[in-house]
Amino acid sequence: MTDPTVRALRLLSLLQTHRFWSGGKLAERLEVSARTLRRDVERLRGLGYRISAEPGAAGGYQLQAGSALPPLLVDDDEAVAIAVGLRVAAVGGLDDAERTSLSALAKLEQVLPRNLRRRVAALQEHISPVVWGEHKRVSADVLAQLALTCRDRERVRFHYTARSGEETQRLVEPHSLVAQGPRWYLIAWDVNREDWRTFRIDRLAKLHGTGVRVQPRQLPGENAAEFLKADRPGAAPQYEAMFRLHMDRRSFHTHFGAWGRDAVENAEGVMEWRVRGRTPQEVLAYMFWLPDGVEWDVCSDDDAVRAAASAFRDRLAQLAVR
Amino acid sequence: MTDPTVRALRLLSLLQTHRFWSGGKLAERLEVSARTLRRDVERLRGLGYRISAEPGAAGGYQLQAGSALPPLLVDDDEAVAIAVGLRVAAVGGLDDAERTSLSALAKLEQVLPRNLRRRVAALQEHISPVVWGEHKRVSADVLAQLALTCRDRERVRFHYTARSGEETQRLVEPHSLVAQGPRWYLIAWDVNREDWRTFRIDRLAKLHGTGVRVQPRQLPGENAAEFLKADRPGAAPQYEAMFRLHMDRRSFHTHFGAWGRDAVENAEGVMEWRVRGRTPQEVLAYMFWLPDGVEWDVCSDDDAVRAAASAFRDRLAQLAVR
DNA sequence: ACCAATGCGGCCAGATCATGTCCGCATACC
DNA sequence: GGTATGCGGACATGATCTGGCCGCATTGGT
Repeated sequence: MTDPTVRALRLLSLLQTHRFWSGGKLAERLEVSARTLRRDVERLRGLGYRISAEPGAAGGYQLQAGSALPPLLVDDDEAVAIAVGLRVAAVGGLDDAERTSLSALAKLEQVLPRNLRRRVAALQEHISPVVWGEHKRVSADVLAQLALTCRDRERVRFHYTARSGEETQRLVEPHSLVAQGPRWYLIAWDVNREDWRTFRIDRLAKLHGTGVRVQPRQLPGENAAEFLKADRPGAAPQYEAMFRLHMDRRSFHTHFGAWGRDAVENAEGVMEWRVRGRTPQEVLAYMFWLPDGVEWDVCSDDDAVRAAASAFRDRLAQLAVR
Repeated sequence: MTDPTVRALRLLSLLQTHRFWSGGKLAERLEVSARTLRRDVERLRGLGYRISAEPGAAGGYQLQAGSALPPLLVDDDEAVAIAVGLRVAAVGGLDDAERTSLSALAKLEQVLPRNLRRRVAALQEHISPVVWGEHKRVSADVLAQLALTCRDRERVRFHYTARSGEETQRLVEPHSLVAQGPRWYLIAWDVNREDWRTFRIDRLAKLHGTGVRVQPRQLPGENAAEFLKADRPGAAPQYEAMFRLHMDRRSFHTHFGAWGRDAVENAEGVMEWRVRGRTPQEVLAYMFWLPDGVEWDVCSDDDAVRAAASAFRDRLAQLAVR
């Protein structure tokens, strides 16, 4: 432990895993004298990390929240947990979080050792049914891989099945990923066709990078989301329904928190809550999260939602003791 | 940029955000000569990070997946995304992931600047209804805070509402957090009562740390999970139901992936799938994720599940056009 | 075949930094 | 008051870091 650089990292790591350390302990761990340790702490402070210290018998050093984030030193298990969380966020449709989740994921996956990557993939499969739906599932693997190639402007090859069912092989320069409702799209420059194309990611197979990196290209139009909107109008249909709950405003908000902020109290003790979803089923799924013992009903203008509802009702009517 | 330590961190950061860099660019960014840059790269390699390099006109440096994880250098947005993902995983009940999610979260929250913490809290509220249910929601804030105090053996105070409704004030030394079915428990040494106690986290209020750190205590028994099991037998009731789907084995597995691995094909083209959940509602919620256009029915031995089903059916029968 | 761009690493001289030791001081808890 | 802790000045020694130079190897394009 003779290199100051190594020590700086180790020190940060130690301060991240146990909040309090005495100088003596730290010096021992780092195999340096107490004086040198103080100098190391001083250096980290100079770098912007807020390390507080307390004198006295119960004293010690502590890494505090500062204005800048220190490098995160995580162990294997934690890295797996982070990767899984990010993949759920990216695929599960967490609104705005999607894009940044992907960029963080790209960073992590780039350096994730192979065995950890396997664990992530295994865990990923246990995750919530939120990722299901009518549409084909988007593979988080593919998404993570594409995020990397977009970032690095690396050409990729894949097979693509067009809406017509025709299957073609493509060689493209990825530009960006956009989530549109339940679907993910890749916007890329198609090398053979010499034009911009959008690809639905669930239609794409046998993806692999070519290792060839290219100069970034200028996408026509404002940004990727705008481009997609122009290219695929109406790609994100929305379904909605209205729930009417017999509960007072306070208990409603206690139960639903920020989720229910759109609800209005239409009469004393009756909350009206308009919910939206990507599929009729998803809209109706809200009913499973209503509190027990509360009177409610649901209504909708939308034929698709009502058709789904009556289908569910018929099925439930047949529920039998096994 | 004259300090080698700073440069090492910056270099890692640069290599994490763009996969490829030429030596010249890097040297320019770090404001050192190309020779020094090579030495820096050499040093990082000596530290165990695998940095590959390619000579030639299209050459450059690249950080690869190695056996060890480099320190993660994330920007603000990414940190927020990570924190949100981890909180969802911890609260949403991702089985084994819970404990490690919490430990990673503790690391991150410890150093998360205040403004970012606000963003995390705001986003957290938009997250999936999975966290709802019959039980009171567990606050991810409280959970994260407790994870920190457990790790650091910091005494905390809180108000606790016993099952009887009696409210007491407690001063405890947190030992560990355990997820039991839908609930989270804190296992701690109660300072005033001089004994070990378990607390349901959703019954706990006005939590704040005292800043006092104490020596770790030895928990009687194997580990925290064992202790809880002895202290609160039968804390995790399970509900179950059986879905019968008219689909062939292949399309079933295509649709459900690893989730459906327990299903068996009881006759040609009929899959039987036993699902479990923490509440009757959660069990039934599976029906919303069944593929469109497939015949199915559901059955259950459990009175609670069947009561919930018929309640839903009645409600759906009343669905009206608004 | 040639050229340009890139990475690699040896060598050197001078400047800089890091280290351990010793010291006195301040602070907090018992 | 005693003890454990953190703070930082001074100093001498030795290690290191840096920039500049060199020739070499590899790669890709002209």
